Amino acid sequence: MSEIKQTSTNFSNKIALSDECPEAYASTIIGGQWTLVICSWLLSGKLRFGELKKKLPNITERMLTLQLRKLEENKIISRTVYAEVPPRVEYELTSIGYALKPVIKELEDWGASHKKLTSA
Amino acid sequence: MSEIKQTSTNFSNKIALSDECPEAYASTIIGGQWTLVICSWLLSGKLRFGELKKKLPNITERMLTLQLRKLEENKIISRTVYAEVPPRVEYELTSIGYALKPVIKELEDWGASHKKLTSA
DNA sequence: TACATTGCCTACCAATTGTTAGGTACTATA
DNA sequence: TATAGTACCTAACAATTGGTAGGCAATGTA
Repeated sequence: MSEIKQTSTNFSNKIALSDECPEAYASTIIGGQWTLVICSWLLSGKLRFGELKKKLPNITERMLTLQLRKLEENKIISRTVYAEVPPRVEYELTSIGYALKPVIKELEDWGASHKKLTSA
Repeated sequence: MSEIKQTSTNFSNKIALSDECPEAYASTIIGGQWTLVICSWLLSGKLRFGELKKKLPNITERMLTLQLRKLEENKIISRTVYAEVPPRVEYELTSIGYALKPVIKELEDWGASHKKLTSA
């Protein structure tokens, strides 16, 4: 997760795809390794940085920060900083973030049945 | 898309996540750049390699091959080879592949509304 | 004064994903 | 004989994504 080199072929391919296919567009936004898991935790209410960290197995602080930043950029979560010491920061889904709920649900259902199928 | 080094931390993180969260599991399977687009074309019926290629903007043959192989491995599509010259190969969704339909639909809807929101 | 707490940030490196540019096999047609 | 068509494959490389290990600031407590 660094920057995207806006001159690469990779980049223009993604743009072209996203232009034509909303589902490809969506997957560039929520396709990160941790993105959906973070969102699914946030579906049940706002959480602090440290709380999220505890809920996510093995995530490093760097990754969590990066993912949260990306989600914030994409208006999926909002970030509230309380000017206290030690600092407190709360993350919460925006309305378009909450709109992910059916997506996550379908994905969960499908994932579960696929898993059952292939482990049998 | 090469192999996955099964000793990496990346790898074990993905496993751990997939174990607990069906949605993370699902996204490792259908999270490729082209995966969903391919599936959404196949939702309307079987297609040949060359036909798929025409429908996907800018995809290289190598990428298409890799993605199709991955989908086949995951039992999402089936592959039928006709022993003709020149060769003919048809790809078709399996039943778990067709089960992706609602997922794709939700993703499309969400993608479309997110796009509208952010371009406004 | 030393240390803990919280939510980050930085530099660097490892792994994964995607692209470029070439090739193959086999047959049929020009 | 030269060329075209189909569905691939390979080596080498470029870009992106994820991980490791450290650091910082301000304040409260020991």
